[in-house]
Amino acid sequence: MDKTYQPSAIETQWYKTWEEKGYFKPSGDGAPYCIMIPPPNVTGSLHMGHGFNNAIMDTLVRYHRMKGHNTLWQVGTDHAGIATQMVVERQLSAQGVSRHDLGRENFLDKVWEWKAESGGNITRQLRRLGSSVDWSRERFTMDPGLSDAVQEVFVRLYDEGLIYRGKRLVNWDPKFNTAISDLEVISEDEQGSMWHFRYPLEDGSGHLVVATTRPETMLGDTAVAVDPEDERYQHLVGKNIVLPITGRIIPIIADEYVDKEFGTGCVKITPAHDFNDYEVGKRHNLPLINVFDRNAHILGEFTVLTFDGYESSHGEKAPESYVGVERFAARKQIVAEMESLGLLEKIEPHTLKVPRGDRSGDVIEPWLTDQWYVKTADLAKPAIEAVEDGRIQFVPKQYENMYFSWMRDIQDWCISRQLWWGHRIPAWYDNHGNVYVGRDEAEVRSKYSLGDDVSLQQDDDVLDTWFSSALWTFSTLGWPEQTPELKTFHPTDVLVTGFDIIFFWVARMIMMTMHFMKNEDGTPQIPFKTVYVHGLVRDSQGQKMSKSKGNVLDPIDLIDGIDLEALVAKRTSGMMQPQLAQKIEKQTRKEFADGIAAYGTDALRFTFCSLAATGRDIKFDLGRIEGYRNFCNKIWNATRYVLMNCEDQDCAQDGSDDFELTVADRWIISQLQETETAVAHAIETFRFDLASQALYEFVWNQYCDWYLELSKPVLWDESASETLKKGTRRTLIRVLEAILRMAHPMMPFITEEIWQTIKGLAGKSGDSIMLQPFPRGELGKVDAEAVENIEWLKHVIVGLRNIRGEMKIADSRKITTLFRNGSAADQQRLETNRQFLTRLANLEEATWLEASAEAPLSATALVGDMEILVPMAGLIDVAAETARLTKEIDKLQKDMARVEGKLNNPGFVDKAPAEVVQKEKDKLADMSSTVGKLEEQVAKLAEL
RNA sequence: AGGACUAUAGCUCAGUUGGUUAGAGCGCUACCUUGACAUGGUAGAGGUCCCCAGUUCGAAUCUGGGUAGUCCUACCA
Repeated sequence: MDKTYQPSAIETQWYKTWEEKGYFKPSGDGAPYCIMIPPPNVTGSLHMGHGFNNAIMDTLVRYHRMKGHNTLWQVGTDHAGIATQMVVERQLSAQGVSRHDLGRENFLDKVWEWKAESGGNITRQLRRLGSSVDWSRERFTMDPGLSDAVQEVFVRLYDEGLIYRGKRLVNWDPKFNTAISDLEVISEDEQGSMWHFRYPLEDGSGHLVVATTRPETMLGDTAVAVDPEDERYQHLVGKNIVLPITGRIIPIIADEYVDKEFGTGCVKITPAHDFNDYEVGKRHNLPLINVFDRNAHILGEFTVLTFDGYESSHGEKAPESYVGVERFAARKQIVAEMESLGLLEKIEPHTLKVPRGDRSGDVIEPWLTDQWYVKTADLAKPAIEAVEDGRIQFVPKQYENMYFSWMRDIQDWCISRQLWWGHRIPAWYDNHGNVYVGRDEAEVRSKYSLGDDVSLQQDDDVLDTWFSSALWTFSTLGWPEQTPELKTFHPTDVLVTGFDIIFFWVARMIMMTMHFMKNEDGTPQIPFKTVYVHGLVRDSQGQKMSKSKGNVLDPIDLIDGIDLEALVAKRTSGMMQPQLAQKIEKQTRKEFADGIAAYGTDALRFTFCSLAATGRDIKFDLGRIEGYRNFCNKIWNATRYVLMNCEDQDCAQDGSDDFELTVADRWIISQLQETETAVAHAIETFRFDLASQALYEFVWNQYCDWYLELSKPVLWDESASETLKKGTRRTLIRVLEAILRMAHPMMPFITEEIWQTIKGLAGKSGDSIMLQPFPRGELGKVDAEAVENIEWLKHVIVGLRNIRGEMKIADSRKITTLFRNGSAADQQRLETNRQFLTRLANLEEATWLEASAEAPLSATALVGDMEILVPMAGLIDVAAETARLTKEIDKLQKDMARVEGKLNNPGFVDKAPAEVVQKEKDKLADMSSTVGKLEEQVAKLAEL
């Protein structure tokens, strides 16, 4: 083995082997265990959030596979409607071609081509992360099977009255020309203006002043509203306004929606272009006047509708100079015209929330269109109950509140999108606008008894990508077919996801699954039993990672490393806002002056696990991953030591029992049991941070720091018996092998690599560590006596090291040690551990003194009552030793004062449990005796 | 505006049902290339557990109130 750990040399080859041998597939034996991957965008690439998410899922999956479960990690991708169509359209536009030039079919061919070209990216990255997904079952939301499921669900929901088509005000993205759902709209504070306009009264008796942030919508105003309680305006209610520019006569109405304290107390009402105004308009039966086309340019002729069946009438023309004008140009023009008419009262700066499309970044326009909706109220009810009664549990629990608050106030879900890339809506229209829903045109004709003379046309729109994602747990398992996989793996066990898609995905998945999947007794089947919600991965400053901030890290770059120039180039290329490039470059050069080292997948995954405390975001710090890369190196080098001492030697793995265990062997075996128990418990309770910590502590601070050192006096001692040496080799190799299995779910590659090297020595013969059983800690094997012994030994050694450190005695210099005043047990322990002690503390000799014996002037350490004396002859600086002891006495006295205070408090002695009181008493006695001994020693030093 | 979460060492974070002498890693200081490992070893420094009040014999931990930050939901033209 190389002297240092080189992750790049071992990782990819093992993944290939595992995959080729089919180890990722369900074994077919044992209790089923299933995790569904949150499908990433097929044409996208993985970011740190995916890395985090996958580290957790793979840890769970590998753990359960090793526990003998019939384990399936279902993998796949989604088609990401808007995002993907956007990319392809952008590529086309670079060649001066629009999708309309190509036509629907040709355009879709282009998208499929793009998918074929870029789709491998994601799957390649998943492999680099070591994710043990079953590739043979990979699914894509637009596969025929999944598309059938989507169609089936749509038709059934329609037939049950749970899907309907309607004209509504929707969030319209003028850039992509499609409706989007509420969730896809991001509203953030932006600086804008509040324009105050004078609206003249029809009777010429004056005017009202209305305030607006969106002057361009005034062309569609159909009323001015005031608070019914507002004395200033009460007398005007019922009168009319002459709307400037258009000349339209509109009423002044009273409505509680208006807040008389805000602005002027008068609100222009534009029911076709504002969600609140829409509601006001509905209450007062106002007309809806739509002034925009699909690109948010002013129409030549407005569409005028009524709330009564949305009957529309024609004839309302736009003022000529506005026809075809883009909305923000129209805004300027209106403000200018109002000003020239003397109707602009004032302009105030104003901060407002501007709704933008999360993909396009364009300002979203409330726009009146025909769309398809899922009626969610009935679907939400059982989905809420499933979480209320604990059939589905969120980890951490507080996310249940987030879920409830959204579900209990859920809005109908707009599922149609005016895109081409996606599942086309299975609805057909005749020439009279009647709608027919079915699996295909033939079915529609027979279902609705339509003759061949009726011409039918399919709806042009597609479904929201999340509509297909909502079916993910069962569609990927073959539904609507009743497949064996569906029967075996559904409901799935755990869903691992970020909180940001609880509404988008988790909630909708619960609703859809419970509606369509039923248990044998007809009760709804849940999609998963546990939802593990993890935090966001942020940069080292705690900032959200985003392309525009230029602070994104690619998990692959942490694995392979990247030099500074390449990182800068990566972060500043293809930017939406190129003006930020310079700033990003500067910041990147500062933070990553030496680029990023290659840390390897195992270190990355272990880092994610170590930071995965429940319910909090993680700040990703290079220091952490470096530390865990070093941890890998530690394991690597511990292995080299073990091999050096065990290779070609009898390690008692042939079933022989002619070996003997030292107290150190029995101690490390005890510690191993406890660690195995702790790691398994931590994984099962989703505390990956605790699992990684327990492992790290055991491997580094127990096995490497102590046990390997304790093995040396045995293995390197010419006079030690062969049976003891054999027992030590056996322990060395067996504990190492258990460590590897215990670490494997979190660090798959290094553990496999080493395991393959040492499995023979450890008496194992499997093909892969990933198919070996996860270690089961047996607390009954804990040898309390051995543990006490080694703890005693550690204390003695630490005491001696402390003296060496403070007295500046080089480790290489042998010292003589005297022991005094201990118990019989101490004496016994000294004999048991003499060999270990002599070597580890580099002692000349260790002698037991009679209690009454006079000791030479010494430096002292205490372990319990036992004194450890290091004679000073020429070694020790009296002043330094006095200072050292005084410091310790001070510290102890401070603690004693506190404990004494406690014990002198009658309240404590009377009310606290007896065992707690006794503990304090013992503590005080110990400290007091220690202080006594130390003071004695100080006095002795002072005599000189 | 409503709600959730967070606040512990210079930094990143643990701290399980109140019983602590408050821990880890990184960083820092000093020393050390000894035969697994300098991606290392040994020793050390470093904390008003955000603030205030309360409950309790006892609070980092529970309650109330504040402060700061993060996020979600709803938004007033």
